[in-house]
Amino acid sequence: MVGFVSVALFCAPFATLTYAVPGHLAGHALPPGLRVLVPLGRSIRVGMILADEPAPPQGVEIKPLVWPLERAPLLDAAYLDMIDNLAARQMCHPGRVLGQILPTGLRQSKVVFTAPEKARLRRQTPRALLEATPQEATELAAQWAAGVMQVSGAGRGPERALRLLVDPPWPVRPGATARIALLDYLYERGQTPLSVVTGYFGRDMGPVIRALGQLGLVEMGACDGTSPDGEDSCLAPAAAPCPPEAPEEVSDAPLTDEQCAAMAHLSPLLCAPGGAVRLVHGVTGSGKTRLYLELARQCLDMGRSVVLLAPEVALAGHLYRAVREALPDATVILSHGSLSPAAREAAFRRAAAAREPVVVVGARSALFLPVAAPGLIVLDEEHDASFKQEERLGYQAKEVAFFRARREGGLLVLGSATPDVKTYHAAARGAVPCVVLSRRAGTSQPPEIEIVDMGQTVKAPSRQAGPGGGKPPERTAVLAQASAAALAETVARGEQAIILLNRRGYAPVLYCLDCETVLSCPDCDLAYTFHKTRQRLVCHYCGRTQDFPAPCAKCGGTHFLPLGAGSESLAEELSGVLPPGTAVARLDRDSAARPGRTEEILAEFASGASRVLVGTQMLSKGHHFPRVTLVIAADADMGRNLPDYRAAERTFQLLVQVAGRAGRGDIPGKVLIQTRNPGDPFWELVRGADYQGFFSQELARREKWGYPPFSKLALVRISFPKDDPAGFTALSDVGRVLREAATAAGGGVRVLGPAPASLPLIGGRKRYHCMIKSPDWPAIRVLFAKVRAVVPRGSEVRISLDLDPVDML
DNA sequence: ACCAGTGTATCC
DNA sequence: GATACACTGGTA
Ligand SMILES: [Zn+2]
Ligand SMILES: [Zn+2]
Repeated sequence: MVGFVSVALFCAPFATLTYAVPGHLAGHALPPGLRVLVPLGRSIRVGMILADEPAPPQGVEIKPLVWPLERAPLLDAAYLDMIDNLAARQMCHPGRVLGQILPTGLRQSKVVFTAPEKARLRRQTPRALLEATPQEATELAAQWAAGVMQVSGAGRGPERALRLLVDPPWPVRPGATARIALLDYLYERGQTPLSVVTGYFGRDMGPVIRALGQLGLVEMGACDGTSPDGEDSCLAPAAAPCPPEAPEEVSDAPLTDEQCAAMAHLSPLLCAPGGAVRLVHGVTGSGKTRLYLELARQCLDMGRSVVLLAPEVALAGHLYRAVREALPDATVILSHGSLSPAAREAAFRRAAAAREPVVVVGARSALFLPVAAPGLIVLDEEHDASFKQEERLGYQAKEVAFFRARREGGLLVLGSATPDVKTYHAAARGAVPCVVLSRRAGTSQPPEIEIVDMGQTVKAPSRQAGPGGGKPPERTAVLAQASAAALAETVARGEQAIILLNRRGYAPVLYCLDCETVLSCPDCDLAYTFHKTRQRLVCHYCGRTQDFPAPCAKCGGTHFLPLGAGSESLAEELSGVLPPGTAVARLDRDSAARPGRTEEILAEFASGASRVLVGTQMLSKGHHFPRVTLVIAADADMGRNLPDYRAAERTFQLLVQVAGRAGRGDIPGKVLIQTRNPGDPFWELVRGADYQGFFSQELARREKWGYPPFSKLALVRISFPKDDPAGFTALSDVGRVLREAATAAGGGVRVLGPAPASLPLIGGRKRYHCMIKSPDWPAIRVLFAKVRAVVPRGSEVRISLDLDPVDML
């Protein structure tokens, strides 16, 4: 043995383990960033070399690694530092991070080596390499070094299926219930793909299947013909139709004065050693994309790569086309979550192997393409929530991008018309200098925004209802009369309209018709949600509850309205407003269930096949419909008052963004914002797209109530099976331990809750959460580390930490 | 004595 | 995640 390396495993147990370099690989470079096959127990796994290990750990047998999977490292030192950083933030092994961000093909140990032998190619399995004699291994190592020994993925091959070889009665003992169940199942269904079998019985069937195979009762073979499920491989989504064109047309026109000034500020920062961050605060239509492309061109000229990120796949596609057009000679790599595994792997490998600077364009995950030392990273629409990955490995792309820019010496550009309040706060403090584009670049006119008073739309519920009464009115209309009239006119003119709604399916927020505010928690300044079954109002931040019905705590009023009510009957309402036969398209979470379906609906609408599109926020994201001249934000009040401290910020961003997109073209657009409280100064700020005004108002509120950026927020999520008696014990333990730890930590760390989650039951599991407010992140990690220890290992209680939660769900 | 089925500790 | 080993409760 000639030394040791530490290897991070890509699958459980994800640990970083020490392996010896075997003699036959002595002369070969095994640098960090190289993938290797290693033995673990009796199996062979893939991992990544993280470092040379000078002193192996004592007391364990150190095994030699089996074989490298590439000749040159896939990842460089800076990338591995980023992995370490992510692992530290998430308090997990680097291997787990790698297991999440590498394309599947690069994490599989099922590979085949081929090496020439007597004028023929001989296949070598990893196991054969493990068991090779030192002499064979040395010969193969020489072939590997010479490049004549190759490695390839095992190929997915046809899916394997299970087939019966015997007829009943089964030659097994009557007590062997699992075996009998499997045999009966196969008898009934005939040949069945393995994935269907494991899907039906669960993962624990593995040993049973193998035992029956050895007994010769079942056979594992290639699928022939169709599966009895009819579940064939035609499920791949059809190629999505071309989405509507990008809103910001990028021309060759000379830069505006403002754009020139911005370039003068930004271009010296490209490839800045030690990194630099700048906010580009540019109103819609001010030509931010143009700026990005100019910067990208200069960065490539300096010999460094560029990463351009958009919040959504469709937007990344627009950006990709713009880059191809503006920089026709550059190598451009598109990467996002909707690519096939093979395409993702190809993009990853291209980025890793690139010798010339490249441009990477994509959504969030494209940030993890291993391009060497990008000199420019752009996050367009930096305020967008989708830059934070929620599930599995949680990360905030903005933070990761910042890390990369600093570590590898690049400029990070955060672009938005309506920046994240936290980003703008950093800009206002001078921590992130800001470049402003305040004028529209083209000739297009901003749309007209009108605030529509909904106050008269609902007949107020009978005033004689005594205290404690407060029944909601029988029927509420979604559209105010003025909106309905505008809609009818628009359609009559042959133009199109969009009606924006909020997401449904949560417990409602109640609006007091007497004082025109929502019922809210006095400790958190957060809307209560009404839980009908418990007849209570609940604050999802601190868990405070209040009986309901009861008079309004602020004004004593007894007339309430659930926000967002009535949208179920919108279709009916529309049919009363629109001429008979007018086509109305719908876009919501359900209709967008299938990948590609969203784009289909949008393309159909863009083609003019339907006149009115009813949908949620996903509409706002950069889709452009030139024939849409009317946008109605139907329940803006609901968005403004959602139980989330960022509700106002999100609503401001959404509405300003929508307004910027309406009716671009020769026809001026109109945006109608419906509210029951037109006197709220917030709406005037939206109407004027007055970001500064909104920012100072919102910042004051955040400071008063101790929300970010004046504190760090984290959510400890706890879930357990709904009839697990250990669940509630664990829940109260978690709350108690968190509180104790917070008191011990001092320094203003506060714990709220536990409170039930907004979706209190998912998949038979009850869900709760505790919120932590802290002056800094480390204190939160310390608390979480303590509380994680109180949940017994192997229990059904699951606990996770969400830093700066975007969605409380 | 033996085995099927299940639970659980370990893997450099 | 895969595997081996230890344990349980049943059959022969
Ligand atoms: Zn009131
Ligand atoms: Zn509260």
